[in-house]
Amino acid sequence: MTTDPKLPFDPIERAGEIWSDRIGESRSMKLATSIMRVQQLVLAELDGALKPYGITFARYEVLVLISFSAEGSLPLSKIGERLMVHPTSVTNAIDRLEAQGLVKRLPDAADRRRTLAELTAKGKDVLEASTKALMAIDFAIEGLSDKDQDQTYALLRTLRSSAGDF
Amino acid sequence: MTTDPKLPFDPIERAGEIWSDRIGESRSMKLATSIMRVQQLVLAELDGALKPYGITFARYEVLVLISFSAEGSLPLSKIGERLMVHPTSVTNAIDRLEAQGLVKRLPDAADRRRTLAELTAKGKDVLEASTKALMAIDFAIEGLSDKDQDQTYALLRTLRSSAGDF
DNA sequence: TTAAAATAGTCGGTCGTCCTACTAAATGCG
DNA sequence: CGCATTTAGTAGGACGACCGACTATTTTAA
Repeated sequence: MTTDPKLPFDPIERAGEIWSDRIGESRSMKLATSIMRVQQLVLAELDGALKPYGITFARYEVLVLISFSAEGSLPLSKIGERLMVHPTSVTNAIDRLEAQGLVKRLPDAADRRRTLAELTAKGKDVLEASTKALMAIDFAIEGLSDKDQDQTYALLRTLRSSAGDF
Repeated sequence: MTTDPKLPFDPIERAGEIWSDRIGESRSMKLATSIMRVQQLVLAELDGALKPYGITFARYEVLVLISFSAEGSLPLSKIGERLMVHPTSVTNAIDRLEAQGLVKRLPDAADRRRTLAELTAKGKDVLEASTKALMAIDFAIEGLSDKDQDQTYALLRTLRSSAGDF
């Protein structure tokens, strides 16, 4: 006594499809749910690849950002700004990275409101190793051709742009 | 003494760009970070639109799914399967919806392992009102033409498909 | 038919995100 | 100059997602 046999079609086939024949013009909703699903898949892959190194993608991004800085350290506010996350998310990430011994907090003499984050030697090692791991994975995104990836990127960029994201 | 003036270009312009000139062929990483950023934007919009109704998009999806069911109720496992989330996420969502009086848990006589979730009258009201609210928002995704939305959807679908998501 | 395996749901814990509120410090302006 | 405003960071809490572990039930198979 399942529901499906009773209907000419299953109205709730799967996520990203549930709006189809129900809520009026839901093209944008279908796209929205698809975006969320893809994010879920991609993040799971990235986190999975980083798991052996004890970090998540969110924390990996922080490490990358710090390592790219000219002085070798960045104020937390800059990190939040560049990763476009809330200041408290940065505090959280740095807390964890510091507890892991991958990052060190330093006072900023020039502006005593600021705290700088700097990679430790261990942080640099983990960053290097995890970067290699990330490049080695067979990434779902690579199921798209380079051209399709570029096109998707361009479309998302347009979307972000029209949302005032730049 | 900022870092930027010292360099011919800023290597860490923004999220989605931080890989550009650093980590080898990072086309897929750029796309990955862009996907995650767009998800963040889209979800924030949806949650924002639903906030007046006291629910999140995650919980809204659960309401929709239940309302679409032929019997008016669904086992939690079906909900998780269709939304493609972990069983514990469903338990969590139903806990909250039940605490809000929008959903009711029922035992399933046919299979005593199962718990069915059913909308309350209040749940139906909230669903109706919040659906209207969602349709009324000026959605960032609509910054893309219908054609571009369809194209983006098709590309993401290909990606999901190659990730074995269907 | 009975023991093993699969399925359904929950609990406790981790993690990342956001929000509000608060302190300390720097900046701006009358 | 001194007070108001802005900026930087943190604390505490909400929320959603995941995982591992565990119980209860159903299904499978020996």
